[in-house]
Amino acid sequence: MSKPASPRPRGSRDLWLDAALDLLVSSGIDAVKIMPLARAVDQTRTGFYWYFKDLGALHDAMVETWEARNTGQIQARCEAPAQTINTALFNLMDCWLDPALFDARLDLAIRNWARNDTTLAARLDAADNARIAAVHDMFLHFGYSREQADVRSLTTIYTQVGYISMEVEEDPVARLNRVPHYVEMFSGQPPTQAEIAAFMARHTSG
Amino acid sequence: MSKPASPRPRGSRDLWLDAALDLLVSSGIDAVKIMPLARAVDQTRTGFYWYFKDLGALHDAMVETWEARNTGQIQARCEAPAQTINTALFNLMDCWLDPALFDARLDLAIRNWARNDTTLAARLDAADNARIAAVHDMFLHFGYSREQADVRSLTTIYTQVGYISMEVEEDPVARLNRVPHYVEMFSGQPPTQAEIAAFMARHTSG
DNA sequence: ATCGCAATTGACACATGTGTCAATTGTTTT
DNA sequence: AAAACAATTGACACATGTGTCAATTGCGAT
Repeated sequence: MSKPASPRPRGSRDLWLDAALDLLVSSGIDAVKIMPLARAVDQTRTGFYWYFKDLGALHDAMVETWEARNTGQIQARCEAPAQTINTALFNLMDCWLDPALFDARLDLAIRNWARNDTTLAARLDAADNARIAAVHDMFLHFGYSREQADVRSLTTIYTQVGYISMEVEEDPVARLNRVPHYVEMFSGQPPTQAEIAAFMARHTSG
Repeated sequence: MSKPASPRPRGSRDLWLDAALDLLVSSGIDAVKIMPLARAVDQTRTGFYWYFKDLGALHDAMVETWEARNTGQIQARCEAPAQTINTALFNLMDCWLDPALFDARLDLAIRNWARNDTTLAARLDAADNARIAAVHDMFLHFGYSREQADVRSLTTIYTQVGYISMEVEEDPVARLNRVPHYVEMFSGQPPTQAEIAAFMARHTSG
């Protein structure tokens, strides 16, 4: 009967940072405050200041995590080898379905945060433009006119952002089955059975 | 030299409510607090409590204003008489272009707010479903299969929400000129010159 | 002019949040 | 085991926010 209850395990930078990201995703940036965070990680409030200069430093670290995690995935998917526009679009749709490729909830939280933070808004805007450009280039590569590539890349990205923003909850199977139809809308051409089969195979194993 | 500066004009319920909605749109619900609001309307903080029981009462009034302002417009546009699917879609696109028909910024602010307010989330979800259903019925009415109506109505709404959510700033003329292409994507059929002309005429007068 | 109600006000009590600092506790390294 | 460094702590000073209340002010009807 020497050490009764909780000797309060040591903290760490990541302990605070991970909790902050969780809180950002679940409740928005205004909920990311030091006192509630301290409660969540069971640490003393002032211990925070050993790992971060102040709240601003935590915010910076959060944005860096987001960039490291989400940036580049869409570009990478757009540049994956493909024989046809539909195959290329199916590659891109992978991001939409696989949380490991793209953290949609974090992306939405960052988007909301950026609404009242001009610096972050600029960073997000750059990311959005990069995404649109990547999809745009994809359409150009498969022979679409500039005008067609414009409207098709924008619709593809807007649809994705709208889907995330509405926080749609639908049956995963229904959702998966709808993907070929989305692809047909985006490209204007029906995908072949072989293209559909290859996509479906990626998302039904495991 | 009797009355020097500002005799501070009388307040009113709407004075507070309008300022609150402005603040919601520009800075999110977490910025809607009584003290900053009092500064904005140049009134004493405690005067607020004459018009509203507390902050919650103000929030309720804000949501009611949103519902009164935005609800029904999309449905109304979807039910407007039309001979073809493209004409019907052009009618719907009016909302997208005319701030008097649909307050996109308020809609986005409400959407973000709903992310940490379950009651509001339920109300918004009902509104979203009503919008999707209205567009869905429109496609069915023009002979699309259920499956096609599903994916086309969802894409139409997601695109709109994504556009709003990304707070796109583009040249109004470029934007207007892109609308026929969006319509073509949503319906899968190119609009006729007459259909395009009728739409353009609505948005170039005045 | 004065009575009565509508509207406003400052003082009060309280809650939650930030950030600094000197003192202390834990953990290594020598 | 002692010195050196890493990590944690509570007390302090301050800022911003909520909501109540008893007084007071302003204004319109009689």
